[in-house]
Amino acid sequence: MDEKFFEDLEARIPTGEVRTRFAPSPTGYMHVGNLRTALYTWCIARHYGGKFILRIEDTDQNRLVEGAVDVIYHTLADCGLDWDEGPDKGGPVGPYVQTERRGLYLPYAQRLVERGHAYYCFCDKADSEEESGSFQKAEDPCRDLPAEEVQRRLAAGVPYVIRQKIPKEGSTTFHDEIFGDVTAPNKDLDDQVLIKRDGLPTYNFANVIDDHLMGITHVVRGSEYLASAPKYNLLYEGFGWDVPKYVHCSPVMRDAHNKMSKRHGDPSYEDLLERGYLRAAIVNYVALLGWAPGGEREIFSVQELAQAFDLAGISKSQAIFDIEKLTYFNAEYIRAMSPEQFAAAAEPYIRQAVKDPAIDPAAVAALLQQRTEVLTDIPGKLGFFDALPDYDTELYVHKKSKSDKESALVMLQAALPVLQALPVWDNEHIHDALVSLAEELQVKNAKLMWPVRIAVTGTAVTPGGAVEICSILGREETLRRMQDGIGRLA
RNA sequence: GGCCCGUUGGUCAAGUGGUUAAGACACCGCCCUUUCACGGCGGUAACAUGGGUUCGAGUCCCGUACGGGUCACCA
Repeated sequence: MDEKFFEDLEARIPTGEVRTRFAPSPTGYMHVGNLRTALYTWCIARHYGGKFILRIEDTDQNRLVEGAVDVIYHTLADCGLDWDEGPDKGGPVGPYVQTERRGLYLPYAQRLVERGHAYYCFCDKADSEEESGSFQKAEDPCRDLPAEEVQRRLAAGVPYVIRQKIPKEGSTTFHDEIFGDVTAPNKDLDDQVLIKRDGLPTYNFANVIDDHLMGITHVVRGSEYLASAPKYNLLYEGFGWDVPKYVHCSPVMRDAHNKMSKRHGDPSYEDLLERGYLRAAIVNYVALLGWAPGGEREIFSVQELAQAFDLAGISKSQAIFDIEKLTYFNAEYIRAMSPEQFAAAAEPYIRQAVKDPAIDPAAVAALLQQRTEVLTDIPGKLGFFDALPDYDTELYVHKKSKSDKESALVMLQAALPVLQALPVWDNEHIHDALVSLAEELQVKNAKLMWPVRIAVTGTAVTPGGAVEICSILGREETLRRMQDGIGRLA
């Protein structure tokens, strides 16, 4: 490969701006941890007015999942993490899918061989598989093969991989923005494979090449790569390239011992949406799992996160995903919605439980907004709208309201004609009429309201009070249910 | 097992040698109240551990324990 090949490529590398990349492998869904990495990566780019790049790492041909790239696109777009360059929109250093860049890696690996930082390895795959499992680092017989022998085998078409040639002496220090300097003795670093037998690069190699050629300034990734990071430095050194800033993030855990995982039944981003969580709440919560803005504020939109983002706030230790706190964030976001927004979001869930077309979902939504943590909770709260449950009259007994079955009967009998005679059927009129009645009867409001609500809903815990529910149910249904209550008590 | 990394209440976390060791979630209590929520007020609860260094250590150093990562032709 001549010099010009490399010169042409490297001449296209953008400079003078912060460039970050999210580089997922397409596995079919977005874990919470992945989402968080994407978010931090995006935040850095946006915080510094740089570019956020999407790159698909599909060099493992055995693990490709149909449609997985679309999941990535949708999730990022959904969360407001817009990308400037990527497989779908190109960019100055494309393509942005590694298998489409396959022609680039081998020449670079060969260049490394020429410079003495890598070597051809002809060992049989089976041999290396035998070794794995043992912790012994085996000496590779190909490492010091004479050049003529290498040429002979290549010419003969012997299958090979290209391995990095790690110096046997000395140590390598690597700098991470979160963890600081990490030094590893070279003898502990293994001669990792750069180019696989199928000609495709390994993750370890493709990353270095692509991050360089794409002008990436900040590499954000999971801390599982921290231990091998010194090897990347050696690669950069071998090429004579500047090392980007590294930001390794500790994993999101399900408990003290295990990472979040589908296998353990932990929810992915999609699962959380299905469970009724709002995207903005998920993003906000996930951002704070492992990153702290410093002040006491916790609620941030994505844009605000980008503005506030600071590498110094990223935690070194792993964080446990707490669905209860996510739920709190979700409730906060729900309460912050306008009534119209909430009604729109809640309507499908309301309609799951309330089939009666006479019931106004927006009115029901108004009752629910302050009482809903997760949208999927909604249907369970509305059972009594379509049909009065067959309830026990013991429900009329309520100490705090000074209600018992005898007084309840009296109250219902008194309220019935009042409601029947109301000129206008709305919250205000129902409320005023009942309050006046209570005053007239010289009882506390509660003593009247409690039996009305029980009669009308057959349920002790309801969204909203008696007045609101009567109003939504309509006069006819309200009176019918009160009659029913009187019947049960009489 | 070697190497690397981490460790502040149950959880997320602030804290960068001198604090009564923030705040949030969860939990408990009180208030508000026609239930439940919301809201308000208050409460329980933490620096893994042992040695140093220092006038003084959650903050610095070393050991130990515990936890995580890594040691693939997976990413």
